[in-house]
Amino acid sequence: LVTLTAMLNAYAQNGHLDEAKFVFDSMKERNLISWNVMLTAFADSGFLQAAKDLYHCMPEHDLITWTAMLVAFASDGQVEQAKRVFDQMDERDLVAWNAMLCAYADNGHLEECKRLFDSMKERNIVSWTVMVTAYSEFGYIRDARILFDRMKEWSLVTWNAMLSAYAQNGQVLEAKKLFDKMDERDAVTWTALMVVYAQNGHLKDAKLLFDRMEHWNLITCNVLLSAYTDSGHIDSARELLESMLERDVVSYNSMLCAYARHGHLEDAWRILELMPEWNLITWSALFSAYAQRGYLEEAMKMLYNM
RNA sequence: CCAUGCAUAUCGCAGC
Repeated sequence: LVTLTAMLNAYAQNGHLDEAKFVFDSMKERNLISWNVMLTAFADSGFLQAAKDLYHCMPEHDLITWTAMLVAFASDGQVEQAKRVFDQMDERDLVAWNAMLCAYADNGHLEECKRLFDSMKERNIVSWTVMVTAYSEFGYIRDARILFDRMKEWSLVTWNAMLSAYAQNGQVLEAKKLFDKMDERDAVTWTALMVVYAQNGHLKDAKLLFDRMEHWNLITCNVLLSAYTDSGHIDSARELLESMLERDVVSYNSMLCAYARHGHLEDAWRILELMPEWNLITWSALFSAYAQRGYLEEAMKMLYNM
């Protein structure tokens, strides 16, 4: 049972929902954990209704079930529902409180978020980090920093969150200063710094950083890729894309968008045909490129074919 | 010491 559940979870984590479902359905016995894993898998893939259905089929619920549902509602934008789940829970631990904090923060309810945070009798690093992120996402970088400085202990995620706050606000110097103070760094750290360089016209520095980095992954490459496309270095972008070990829809979208913007519509289509999957961004990138160049008919034809 | 729930990085358009 433990092994199967672990497998189920592995599938779920990697986005293989169908396989996860298959494993779940073929399990002869299940415990609360297996049910919870399946519920989370549905929720993470955006199938809120499936998650709700499963919830009602489950023989029992626990704190984890409730929290998972809370998060599912929140990521669907249903804060009210999330709050209802929260209120109806028999017991709440810190994770549940933090999840509710996030629910408010991610859905634009900064006031509620602050109120909840202030009412918490117990807080941990995650609670504080959620608040740092919340403030920064509403543009209150100073307040985010004040909170950051008031913390008694920090995790790498906390540091990264503060760094991203500066990055998202284009505060290159502050970002670099914070980066230099960090004694532990991971791929997120490096990528965040690269973003601030790339988005403020320091392409050279971004590339330099990329070459000096200690951790890379797909996202890192995507950041450099869009640094190239944003600055019009299409050839460098293409070279990078071709040399990448793995690519995802984001990588292709950046490239496609660059081609489309520069009027290389055939190249854009070539990318489109290369892509294993498309999303909304893919189509709107193509569509707006057509529309902005006055090819309304082409654009409309595309809409039909989607 | 790890089978399940909470925080951090990347792509388009429009809005604020």
